[in-house]
Amino acid sequence: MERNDAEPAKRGRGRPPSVEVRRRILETAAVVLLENGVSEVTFDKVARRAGVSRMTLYKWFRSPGSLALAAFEDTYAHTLRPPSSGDVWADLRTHLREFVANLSEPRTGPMIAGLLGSAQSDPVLAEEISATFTRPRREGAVELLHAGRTRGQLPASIDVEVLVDQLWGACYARLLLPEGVLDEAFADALVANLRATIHASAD
Amino acid sequence: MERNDAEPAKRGRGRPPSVEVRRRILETAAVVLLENGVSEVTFDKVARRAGVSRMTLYKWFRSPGSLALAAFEDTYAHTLRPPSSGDVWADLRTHLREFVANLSEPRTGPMIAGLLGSAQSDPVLAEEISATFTRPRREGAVELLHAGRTRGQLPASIDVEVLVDQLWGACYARLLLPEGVLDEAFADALVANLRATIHASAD
Amino acid sequence: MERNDAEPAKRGRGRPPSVEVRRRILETAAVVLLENGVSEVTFDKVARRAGVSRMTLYKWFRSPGSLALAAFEDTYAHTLRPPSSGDVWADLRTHLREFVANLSEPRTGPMIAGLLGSAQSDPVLAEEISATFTRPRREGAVELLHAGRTRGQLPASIDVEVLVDQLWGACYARLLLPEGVLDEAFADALVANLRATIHASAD
Amino acid sequence: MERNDAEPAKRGRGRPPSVEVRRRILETAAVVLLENGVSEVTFDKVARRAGVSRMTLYKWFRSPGSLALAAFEDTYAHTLRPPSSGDVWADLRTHLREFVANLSEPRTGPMIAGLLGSAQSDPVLAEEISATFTRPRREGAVELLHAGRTRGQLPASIDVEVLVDQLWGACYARLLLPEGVLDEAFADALVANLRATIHASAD
DNA sequence: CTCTAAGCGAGACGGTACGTCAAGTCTTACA
DNA sequence: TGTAAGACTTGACGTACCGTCTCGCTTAGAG
Repeated sequence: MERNDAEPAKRGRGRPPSVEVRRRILETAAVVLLENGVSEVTFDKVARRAGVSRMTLYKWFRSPGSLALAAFEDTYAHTLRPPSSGDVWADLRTHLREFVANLSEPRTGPMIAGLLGSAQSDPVLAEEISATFTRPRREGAVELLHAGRTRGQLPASIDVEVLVDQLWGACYARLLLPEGVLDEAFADALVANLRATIHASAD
Repeated sequence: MERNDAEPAKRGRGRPPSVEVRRRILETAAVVLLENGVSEVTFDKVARRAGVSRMTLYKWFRSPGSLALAAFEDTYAHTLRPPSSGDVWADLRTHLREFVANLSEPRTGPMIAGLLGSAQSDPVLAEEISATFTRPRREGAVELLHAGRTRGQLPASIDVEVLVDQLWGACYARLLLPEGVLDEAFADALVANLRATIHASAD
Repeated sequence: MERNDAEPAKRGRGRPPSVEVRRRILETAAVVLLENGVSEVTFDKVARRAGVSRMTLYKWFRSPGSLALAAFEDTYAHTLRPPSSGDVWADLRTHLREFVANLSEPRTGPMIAGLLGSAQSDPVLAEEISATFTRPRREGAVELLHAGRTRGQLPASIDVEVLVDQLWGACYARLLLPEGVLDEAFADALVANLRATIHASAD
Repeated sequence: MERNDAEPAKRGRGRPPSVEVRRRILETAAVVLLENGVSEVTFDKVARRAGVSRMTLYKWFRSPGSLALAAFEDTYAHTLRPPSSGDVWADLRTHLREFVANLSEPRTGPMIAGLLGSAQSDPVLAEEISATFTRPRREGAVELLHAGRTRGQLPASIDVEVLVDQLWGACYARLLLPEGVLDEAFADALVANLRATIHASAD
């Protein structure tokens, strides 16, 4: 998100960036994000409310969306990566429940939806979100499913990459599309549906 | 999308809206939409390029997003609702392919993504999109799957509403999330995955 | 003010103008004039509040200012032309007091000021105001002073036309310029000043 | 007129206002003022013709009227405060002639009339005009007449404040009311009338 | 008793201006 | 050199009027 990721402060010359300033910026942005949503996280507003110069924001953040993302990460993102038990069904349930809990939480849900919405017209933001959120998530999911397949709990012929979209992607769809509710029951139903098909002909 | 949906023109009173003007508006908006994406479909720009008063736009369209949606519908939306054969697998394949074709078409894909993106910060737009797009689609899908289940091709215990998100929703996810490709192969893979699980235990 | 002053209704053809409509227009305009001042008497507002088509207003009134003037005349203008006693000093005092009372009345004063203000950028309105207000007033004043001069109460060498501006005009100045109060005391002071000079050298 | 009158620029912080921009604004406004009158001095028009952002105008000027006033001051206002000789009659004549010359000049006359007209519906503008124009004028006039009275040229009982309106105010009346001509002859006539009354009974 | 011109309500449309908000860029001074 | 403060541009939004232009209904006197 931030711009200076690579620059290592270039030999202590000049006035050093103020941590205090950065903190105030992110805190303010987080508040605005919470109160009014992504679309209200503007450089203008945050600068004014944080008592900070707009120039400073331009220096550290590429765009308002990027700022919002940084604030979100800084304040609301908590990825409590649940442990894997060895049983795909149990793991799936746990992971999806935790995932859905995040997406459907009244505070963070709309934020994530908003961020993904903004990303539709800002490829860079999309990439930033992908790097910090969706990609890691997907990798974890792939790993989980892969293990399940290896262990024989999932059919060998299954396409794991696609299955990820059929589980986690389905949740994103419920989050981003107007109709349909996203709750833990949905997470359970996803798993149930998968099991239902697998055990169907077994009966 | 348009504002006057409900009013039945109240018995010929007043000067009738100019079809010519309306046409120019939608055409221009469609062009802008194609060239620059949803976020560039602004009242200002469309009015200027269509040689139409901005006021007229405000009269007929609630917001730029709404205008973009109307233009999209008017010009790019073609729902060729494929026929149902009686075989779920064939039907699923056909429907999903047609669906994916729409979403992944280089012209319409980004438009839909952009519209859904805007809808994240405009509930009314979300509802409009739902009414004209996603809801009908979902209803068709539900129907299709329901038939399949009734016919016994899908396990009786399956949750159809959820399965829709696991198939069509997965496509939306691929469309809206940064990583992952959306093509007809993906559509096929979705169906294949489903079949794989169902036939898995049969072996 | 009204447009059709000259046209003699062209041989009774067609539907006659509705008195009811005209009444509603003028009443509404008068209310707006009272509540918000001349600058708020707009065709739009009056038409809406009177439940009348804007077209009708355009038909009968040349401009919003003109409408305001008509409403003012219709509702607030009362010229109680005081009688002449034969003594200039008494008459002057009476006339000026009555005049000032009109101009300084909290309701009508600002209206007149506003109308004269609008007239600065609308010559036609200026002429309309002149015809119905200022010119008659001036003529009465000239007559009064003329009589006084003939009777020998005012020096023969005095320029009556100019003196009118020094008395009535002074009141207009107080009305239209930011500084200076306009009240009956001012009217008296005007007369007193005039007498003071005349009797000065007599001492 | 300008907004920042009071703020003492707060010790060199921030980018200083561009003199060039300010010059272009006032020049353009002055031209529009000359060509089309006060009512055409609009933020839109001036911004466009000056090649300046409308925002900048909003920053420095409270209202179009205020801008017009500033332009007027900047370009057309020349107060050549004539010297006082010691003789009221001579001074009065000189001052009033100079005053009338200003008001009746084909360029500035209508401007002043227009400004005073706008002020009728804009109290703040009224105050601004008062501060820069009418009040100073009035003070000079009062002083002049006061001196005359002290010197015995005017009757001791005269109300100087009122007399100002009978002389200068009369000129304003001629300027602002439709009927009546305003020229130097009028100025002379004002003085003549005053002298006529004073010397009337002396004969 | 119809014809017809005008009055009228309703509303579309173009145009101009206002006032606001935000994104960006640039410039100056200070720590 | 980072930061604060602010000027300026650009462009969009939304509102308010103005003035003009259809429509179609209504009304009353002329034929």
